[in-house]
Amino acid sequence: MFELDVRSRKPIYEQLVEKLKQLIINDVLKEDEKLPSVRELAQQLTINPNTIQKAYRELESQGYIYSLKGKGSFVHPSGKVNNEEELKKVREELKKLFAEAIYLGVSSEEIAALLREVEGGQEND
Amino acid sequence: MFELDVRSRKPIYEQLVEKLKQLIINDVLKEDEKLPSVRELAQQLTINPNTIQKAYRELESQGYIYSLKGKGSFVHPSGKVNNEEELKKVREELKKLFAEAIYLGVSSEEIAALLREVEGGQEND
DNA sequence: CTACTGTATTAGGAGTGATAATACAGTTAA
DNA sequence: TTAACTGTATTATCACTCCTAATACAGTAG
Repeated sequence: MFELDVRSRKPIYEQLVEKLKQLIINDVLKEDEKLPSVRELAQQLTINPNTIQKAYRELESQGYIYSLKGKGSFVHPSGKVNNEEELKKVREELKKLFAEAIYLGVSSEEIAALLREVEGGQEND
Repeated sequence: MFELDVRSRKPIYEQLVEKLKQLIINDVLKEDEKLPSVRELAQQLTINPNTIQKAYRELESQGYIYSLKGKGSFVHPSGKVNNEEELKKVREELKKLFAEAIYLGVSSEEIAALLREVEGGQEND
């Protein structure tokens, strides 16, 4: 499915969250698609099931997946997330990153171009 | 100068880096202005000098300040940073955050509006 | 019932964050 | 030169987090 950098300074569960987020956002994992079970993914990646669970719990709290006891974990449909707390965080992050980028010399035109680039590759309902 | 949240899950030195970055970006700390010395700031904030140094080292590696042995640490002039590694990181972060925001339901129009908002409050050379 | 799912808890080892105490090196002013 | 600043480096110690390991419980499906 993907690789993890065990010797990285970043925690494994955070790397997992990021990678799965990318797969969900880029529609590799479709709406309501079943994710690998905690134990199955743990075996595939040769890491502990608890670490997987921690990543899934984080993804659920951020609104990217939902979990049903006894059934599995599934991709949360885009747009129907409605996680006001996460939205607030993302807006704050955007503003902070904009100020940072501009300070470092990235023009607002280039930033807008990056946005259009990402926008093109998305297509949401 | 500012406050830190010791009982936060975020490391103190990272909080320091963020706060100082904000002060520099928002021009509260002017170009080439001298920052408090490692020991002085440590005393003011009641934290260990080594923690301050770690934050300063990080800020220097990111291009926000420069340090001169025996003299002090100073604000690196905006635009003259020229830290290609940091620029690359920031561009990657922007793209990742754009995809994330759009997935969560933030329209690209709103993102562009946030950019203009930040852009207005900056004014760089 | 059996074999899957998610979820929770406890325990232990490894690594990081923060503190403390020094030490060394370069600058500046008396 | 000396004294008092600066940044920088090292070592040791403690607490906390990350990760693993081993269970256990609860809900679902055949």
